[in-house]
Amino acid sequence: MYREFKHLHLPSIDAEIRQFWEDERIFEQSVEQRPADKSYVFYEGPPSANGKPGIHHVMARTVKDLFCRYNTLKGYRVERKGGWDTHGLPIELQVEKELGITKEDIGKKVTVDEYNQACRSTVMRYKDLWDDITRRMGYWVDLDNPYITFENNYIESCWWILQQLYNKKTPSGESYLYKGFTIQPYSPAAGTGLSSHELNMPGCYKEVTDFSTVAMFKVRLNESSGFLFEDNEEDLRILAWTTTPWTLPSNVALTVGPNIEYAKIQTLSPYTGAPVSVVLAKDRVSAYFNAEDENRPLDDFKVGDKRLPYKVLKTGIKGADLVGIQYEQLLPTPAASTPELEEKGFRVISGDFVTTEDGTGVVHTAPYFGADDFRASKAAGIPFIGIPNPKNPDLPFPLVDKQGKFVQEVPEFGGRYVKAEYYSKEVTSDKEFKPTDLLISLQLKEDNKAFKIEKYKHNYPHCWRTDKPVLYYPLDSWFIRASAAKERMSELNKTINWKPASTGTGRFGQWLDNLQDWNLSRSRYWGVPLPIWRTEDGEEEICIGSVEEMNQEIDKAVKAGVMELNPYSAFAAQDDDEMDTRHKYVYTGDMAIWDILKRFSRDNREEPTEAENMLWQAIRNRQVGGYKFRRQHPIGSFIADFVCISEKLVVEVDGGYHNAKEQRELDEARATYLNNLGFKVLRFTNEAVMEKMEWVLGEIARVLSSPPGPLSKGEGVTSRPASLSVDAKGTRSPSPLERGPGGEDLHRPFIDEVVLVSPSGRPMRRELDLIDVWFDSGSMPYAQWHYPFENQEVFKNNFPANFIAEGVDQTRGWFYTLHAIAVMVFDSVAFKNVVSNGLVLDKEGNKMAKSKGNAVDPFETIAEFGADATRWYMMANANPWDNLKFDTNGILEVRNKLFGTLFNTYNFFALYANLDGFKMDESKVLPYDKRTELDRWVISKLYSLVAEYHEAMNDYEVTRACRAIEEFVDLHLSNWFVRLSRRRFWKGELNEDKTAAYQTLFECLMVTGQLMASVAPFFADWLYRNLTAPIKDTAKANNTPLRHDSVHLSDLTLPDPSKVDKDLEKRMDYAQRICSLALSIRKKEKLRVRLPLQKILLPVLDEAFIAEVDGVKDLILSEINVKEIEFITDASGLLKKGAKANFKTLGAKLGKDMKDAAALIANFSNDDINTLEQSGWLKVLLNGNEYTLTPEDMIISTEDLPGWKVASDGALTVALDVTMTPELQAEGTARDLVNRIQNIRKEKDFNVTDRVTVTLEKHDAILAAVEKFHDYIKAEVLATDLVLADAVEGEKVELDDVVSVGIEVSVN
RNA sequence: AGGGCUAUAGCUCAGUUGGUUAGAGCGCUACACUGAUAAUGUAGAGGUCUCCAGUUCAAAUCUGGAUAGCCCUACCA
Repeated sequence: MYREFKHLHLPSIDAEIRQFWEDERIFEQSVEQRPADKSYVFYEGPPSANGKPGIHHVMARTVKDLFCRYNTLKGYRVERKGGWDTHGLPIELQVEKELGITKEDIGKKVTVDEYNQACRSTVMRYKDLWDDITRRMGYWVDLDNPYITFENNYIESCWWILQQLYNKKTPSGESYLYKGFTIQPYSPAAGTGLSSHELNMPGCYKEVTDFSTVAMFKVRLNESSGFLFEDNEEDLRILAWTTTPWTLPSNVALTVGPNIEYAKIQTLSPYTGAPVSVVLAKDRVSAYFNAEDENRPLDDFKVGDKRLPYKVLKTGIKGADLVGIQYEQLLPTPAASTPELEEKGFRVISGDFVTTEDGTGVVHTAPYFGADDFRASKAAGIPFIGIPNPKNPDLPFPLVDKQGKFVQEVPEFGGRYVKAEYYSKEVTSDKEFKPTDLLISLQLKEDNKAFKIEKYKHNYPHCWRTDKPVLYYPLDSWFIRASAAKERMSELNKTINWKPASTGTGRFGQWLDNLQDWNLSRSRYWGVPLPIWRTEDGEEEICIGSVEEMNQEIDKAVKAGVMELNPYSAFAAQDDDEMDTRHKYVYTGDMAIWDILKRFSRDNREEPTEAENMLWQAIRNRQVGGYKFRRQHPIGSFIADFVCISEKLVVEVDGGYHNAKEQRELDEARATYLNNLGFKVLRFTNEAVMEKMEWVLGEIARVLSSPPGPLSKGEGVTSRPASLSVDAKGTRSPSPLERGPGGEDLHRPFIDEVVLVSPSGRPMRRELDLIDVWFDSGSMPYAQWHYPFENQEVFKNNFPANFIAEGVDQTRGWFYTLHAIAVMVFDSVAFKNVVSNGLVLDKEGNKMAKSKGNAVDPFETIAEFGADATRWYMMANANPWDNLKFDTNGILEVRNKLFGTLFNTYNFFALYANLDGFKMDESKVLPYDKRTELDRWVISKLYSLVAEYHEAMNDYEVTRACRAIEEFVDLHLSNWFVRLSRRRFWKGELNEDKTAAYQTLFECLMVTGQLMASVAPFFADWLYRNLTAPIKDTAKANNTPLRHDSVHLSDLTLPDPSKVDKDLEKRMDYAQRICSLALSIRKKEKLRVRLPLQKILLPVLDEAFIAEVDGVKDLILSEINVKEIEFITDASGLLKKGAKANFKTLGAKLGKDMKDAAALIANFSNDDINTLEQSGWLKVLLNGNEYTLTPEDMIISTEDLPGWKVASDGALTVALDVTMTPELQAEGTARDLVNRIQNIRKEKDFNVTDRVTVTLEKHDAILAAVEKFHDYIKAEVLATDLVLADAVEGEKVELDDVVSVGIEVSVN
C-alpha cells in the first residue's frame, strides 16, 4: 500500500525525515558510498558561534548545501568538513564586556591565560543553536570533525604558510612577509592602534569643533614657478586648508588635483594687510572672496575688515602645471632638516583624491599623519620629515611621539600635546589654556602665514575606549607583499566562475587591480601569534614554520642559556582528540608506551564490538543531554571505551571475558586509576547495552546530571597525580574554566615566554603582534587538514575547491584571503566556482537588525513553514546574489503552489493505486511506444525539464532550475497530465492503459522528487520513500534503481534525448492553445462546458498542421466537449486573412522605409496576401524605392471566419460552431444530472465504489436526457437502477436557473 | 569620496544576439469545472519598463548622465 495523507504539514515531514536521516546515517552514507577518487570539493566558510544564527545564514547555507547535494546525486564524493571561526576582535570585545574589564586590565586583573580561556569558551557559546539550526534546515555538513581555528594544529599550518611567504622572494629579493609601517588610526591615550572595525563602532565618530586654518605657503621663484609671477618682487602664496594645524610642522608637500583649474588672485593678507597674491582652486574663490569686492581698490582695506578687495590675475592654471613648484617650509624644525628634504621636499605634487568641495583645492600634505598624504608623497618621491633615525635615515622619527606630544626638537611647541583632549582636566580648565592647534594658528597669523582661521565643525573618529580623539600615525606592522602578486592574482581570477560574474570582474577584479599590501598585524591577545622572533635591534630574526622547528630552536636556546627550560617539550603533532585530553592530562611516561597506546586505540576503533557500536550510535553527537562523548580515547595510560571529558565520565562496555577473575582485578585497578584522575567510571555488560539500551542511557544521563558523587570528591581529584604534572609552573591553580596549565598552547601568553637564540648568540623575542583573523580563514584549505604536517594526500585531493559560497560581503574578506594565499603560496586558485549571495532584507527592503526589531527568527520560520518551503522560497524567488526581500507570504505561496500541488498529485496517485492494487514494478515497465500520446508527452516534458535542470545547475543557476521545476509541476504535470488523465485512473479495471497512466505518473513524481532533492531535501525524500516503500524489498532483492533507502543515495536521472519528442511537445502545445481558445469562446458566449457542441473549425496553418492536430484530437474534443474538428483551407474561401510586418527580417532590408512598409502591409487585402503566398514574392514601391517582399517578411494569420464565433492566439485561430440541437441539449442535461448525482454521492459520503439506486423526479426538462442517455448516466454514477418517479423523497436540486428536480440516491 | 549591485503591474519576479500586443505567479474581480474538492481551470482589470539625453528604421534591452535604495572600501585636507 502507498501511504495516504489527509493534509500537507511540512514541519511533520521535516521531523520524520530528520529522524530517519539520523537513524540511518544517510548523510554519512551519501558521502561514503561515492568513490573516493571522484570528488567534488567544497569548502565551508566558518561561521563564528559567538553570535546566534539568523535567517540570512539559512539562505547562505541553503546555497552551500544544495550544490553539494546536487553533486552527490550526480555521483561525486562531496566531503563537507565543517568549521568554526574562533578568533578575532568581536570575540575579545564580548569577553571584555562580560568580564567587565578593558584591554588595560588584561595581564593585571585577569591573566592573559584566563582571558584567552574566556575567549575560548565564549567562542562556542551558541554552538548548540548552530548545530540545531543546521539539523533543522537540513544542512548537511560534518560537524563531528570540524576544523577549529584556535586549535594548535590549525595554528601550526598557519605558521607554515607564513613561513612560506617569509621565504618567498620577489625578483628583486624582497620577502613576501616583511615589516614596514602604515598610517593607521592610533589612540595615544590608550597607546594602541585601532582597527577599522573599532572605528566603525557606534559613537566613535563624533561631531567636534576644531580650529581650521588656511595657511599661506610662499612660492619660490625659479624655472618651474616663473610663469606664475608678475615680477620678481611679488609675494606669491599657495593657499592650503587644514583642520589639523598640529600637522603643519610636518608638512612636506602640497597636493593638487591634476585636472582641477586654479586661479591666481591679487589681494591683501587679511591679518597684516600686506600685499600678496594667492593661488587656489578657481571653484573655491567664491568661498573666500565676495564677488562684490572684485576689482575694488586694494587701498580700501584696513586690517580687521571682514571683506577683502581682490583682482583675478590668472585663471586656467591646471593642477598639473603647478606640480613641481617649490615653496618655503611653513614651520621649520631645524633638527629635522636634511639636505635631501630641502632638495626634494616642499613642493607641489599631484593626487587624485583632491576635490574642490571645501578648503582651497590644495591639500596640505604631512605623510606621517595621513594615509592619502602618505601614498601621494611616496608616489612623488617626497622624503619623510622627522628627527633623524641613525639606524634608518629614510625613516626619521615623527615630530609627534606616541603619547601624542610634539617632540622636544619642535620649536615653540615641543612637549605640548597636539590635541587638547590629551591634557588632564585640570590643565584644560585653566582660563589661560590654549589648545596647540590654536597656538600654531596664532603664530602663523603673526608671521603673515595665515589666510583664514576659524572654528570648524566636523566628524572626527574617537577611540571607543578612552573617548579621546584618534590620531593617524605611522605604526610598525607586518605586511604580506600582496601587491607583488597582483598580476598573477588578476590572471587566475579570470579563470574563476563567479556568480554573479559582475562580482568577479567588478568588485573583486577592480580590488585586485588596485591591490595594496596586506597589513597582517593586530596588537591583540586572542588570535594566531606571528611566529617571528627578533633580536632587540631587529638585525637578526627567524620565522618559525612548525612546532618541531620551534622546539629545536628552543632546545638551542636552552642550551645557550637564554631560556631555562622548554615549556613545549611534550608537544608533538597530535590528532585533535588526543590533543584535547593531553591538554589536561599530559602523558609524561615512556614515549614508546605512548605509541603503543595510540596504535592500540586506533586498532580498537577499527574493530568495535556490536554492543560498542550500538552504544556509540546512541551517545554520539551529543545525543545524551548535550554532552560530547569520544570513543576509544586515551586517558592517562589507558584507553577508555567512551569518555565524556567535560564531565569526567568514562563508560566501559564489557565482553564476557570480563567475568574472569584476573580481568576483574585489572578492571578494578583501572577504575581506581581513573578515579584518581577525577573520572567516574560506569561499566555495562554487552547484554545490557544490546537489550536494555534505554536503561543504559538513563543511567548515563543520571550520572551526568547528578551532583558530584563520592568518586569525584576528595583529595584524589584536586591534587593532580604526580605522573601527570606538566611543567615548572605546576603550582598555578587550575582556572575555573577547566583548563590545565599552559605550555601546550600556541596562543599568547605562553608563546611569548619563548625566547630563542640568534646565530650570533643574542636572545630573540617574539614580535608581539597577532595576525589578521582573515588570514586564519584564508588558510583553511590547508589548515583544516593540518597540512603539510598530516594528510598530504587528503589535501591533494581537496585542493582547490570546486565550489564555495558565502555572502557578497565576504568578497574582500574570505574570498580574497583564500585567493591571495592560494596564489602566493601555491600559484593556484583556491576555488573554481563561487556563489556570492546577497543580503536578506525585511519585506519592506530594509536591512534586518535586532535593534530595528525586524530580524526574522529562523527557528520560528522553519517551525512554521518547514525547512523546504523556506529553502525553496529563498532560492526560487530571486537569484541568490540579489538581495532578498524576505516575506513569509512568499513561503506560503511556495508551500501551496509547489509542495501543495505535488502533495495532491502524490495523494491522487496513492489513492487510486491502492484502490487498484497497483504497485510500481520496475521489471514490467511498459515501453513508451505502448503508451498514449499524453503519457509520452508528459515524459517528453519531464526529460526536457531534466535537461534544463542540469544545464542550469551546472552553471550554478539554481533559481532557473527551481522555476523550471515549478513550471513543470504546476503547468504540465498537474494542470494538464493529471487533469486530462483523471478519468483513466478511476474508470474500469487495471488494464494496460491504466497501468501506463500509473507508471507515467510514477515516473514523473519520482524524477521530479529527485530534481527537487537538492533544494527541498526533506520533502523530496518523503516523496521518494512513499513512492518506493511498497516495492523496496523487491528492488533491493533485484538490485534495481529504486533500491536506495533515500533519494539522497540514489543516482540522479540524467538528460536523455531519446525520451524527448519535440514534435510531440509541439502537437500538445497546439492542443493546449486550441482548448484554451475554445474555452474562451464558450465563456464569451456563455456556453457551459457540460453542454456538448457539434464542431470546431481550424484554419490550416501549414502542411503538417492537420496531421499534428489529428494526433491530439481526442484530447481536444473531450477537454472542450465538442464532437468533431473540421480543418479549413484557403480553398474554402471562408478565411479572412491579415498580415503583419515581420520587423526582424524587414528591418534590415528596408531601413528607413520600415515604418511605411508596416502600414502598407497592415492594409493588405486577402488578394494581396494570396498573391504573395502563391507567387512567393510581391513588389512594393515605398518612397521611390522598390522592394521585393517574400512570405517570410510578414506574419500571416487568419483574422476572421465571417459568420462564426472566433478567437485567435498568434497565428492559431479557432472557430466554434454554436448551433444547438435537441440531441446535444439532451446530452448536456444528462451530464448535468450526472454531476448533480455525483455531488449527492459525495455529500452523503458514499464510498467511491458504492453501487446506488437513483430516483429522479419526472420533469419535462430531463425526460429527453434520461431517455437517450439512460445507460450513460447509470454507468457514470455507478447506478444499478435509474428510475423516474412522480414524487421523490430526496431534496430538490437546481439544474439551471429555472429548473429544479428532486433527486434521490441510495446505496444498494 | 571610490567601486559594485538593483530599479519592469498593488506585491515578488521573468524578459534571449535591440524587432512593434512587455510576460508569469500572488492579490483583486467575474465565471466555470468537479470521483485531486480546505483542490482545480478560464477570463478580466491592472504598466509613462525610475528620469533625461544619445545611437538606430526600431530601445525595457545598447551608450552617456541623473535620481533613489542597498553593499563593500575609505582618516576628504
